Amino acid sequence: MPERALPYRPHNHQACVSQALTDAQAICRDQNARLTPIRERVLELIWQSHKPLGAYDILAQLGSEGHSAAPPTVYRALDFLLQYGLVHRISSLNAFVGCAHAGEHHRSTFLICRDCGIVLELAVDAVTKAIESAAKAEAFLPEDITVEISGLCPTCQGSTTHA
Amino acid sequence: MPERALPYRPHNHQACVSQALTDAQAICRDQNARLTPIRERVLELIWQSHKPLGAYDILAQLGSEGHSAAPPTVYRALDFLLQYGLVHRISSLNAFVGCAHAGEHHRSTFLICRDCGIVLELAVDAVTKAIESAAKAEAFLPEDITVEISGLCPTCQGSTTHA
DNA sequence: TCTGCAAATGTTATAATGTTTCAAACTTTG
DNA sequence: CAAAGTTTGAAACATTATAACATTTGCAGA
Repeated sequence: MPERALPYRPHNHQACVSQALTDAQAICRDQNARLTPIRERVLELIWQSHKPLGAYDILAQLGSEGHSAAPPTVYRALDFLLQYGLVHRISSLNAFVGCAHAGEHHRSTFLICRDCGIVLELAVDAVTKAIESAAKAEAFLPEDITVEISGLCPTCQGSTTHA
Repeated sequence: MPERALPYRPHNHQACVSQALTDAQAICRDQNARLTPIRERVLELIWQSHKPLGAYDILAQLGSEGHSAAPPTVYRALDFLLQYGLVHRISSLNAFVGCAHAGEHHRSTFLICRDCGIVLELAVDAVTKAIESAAKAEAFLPEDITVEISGLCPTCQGSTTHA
């Protein structure tokens, strides 16, 4: 399965999940990082859908399956997953999505549908280049780059009242 | 004063502030929007420096000058200022900076120094174009675009321990 | 001028998000 | 096994943001 399905279209989402988990296991093995049960479960919850999940949503789901966790448990798992590039934080939503390019070095651009909530992660070279060149022109040394585009996905255009 | 000074370099910052206030007054007059005392004061506080200010920082400053305000007061003023493009919200910091291009139609790129905290706002056409073209390629209709680059400004490079 | 509406502000309470701290359990390594 | 480091548990707390409703202010029209 080399091609990744577009999240907007119906697709066998279970394949996304198992791919993500398999990738995560391989990445952690390679880097001697411990993908513990909690961390793996949090990753799986995040991959439930292509909609970003808040830390407290994760917390609630863990709670509802008997595992009573406190906020630090979730935030620690998230920190781990962020550190190894397995999830991304969407600042404009205070929420987290699975990384669609785990293991690949990339800079992400997120297309966030304000109607259905689905997020598409892109790695667009032209965007990265333009940003890095703008930073360079100001003698600024970039470290983290956040590019988040909120709008309407193809599916939701036309099916929504455009405020 | 057509050229705007770079925030990193020492500059007559009072000029930034008065320019911003004058611009804001003109913009509000043109649009029949009421730049009330609270709103103007919040704008002025935000323009105190080129470092983003949190809502509760603003609240504290209002409090320390005798005007006892509650959170909604500040958030409402911020909503107004955002609506008329007089300030920007920096999602990755949950904070607000004055808009350096008020009144001009623009898409902003923010260079945020993680050391000194100063933010430089740019309007880079190449970045906007690249992003819009990426969105178009996915048939995505962009509305809000967030581009925030965290790193080291020219002044802070070299003067910091690079973790 | 008065009156009534809409916009703006005040006030209290609460929701949502994120962190600090310290203790206990587990894992790895010598 | 023992020591050291990492991970998790648990309680409290800090920060950021909103809801709901009362009050005041500014302004247009009678």
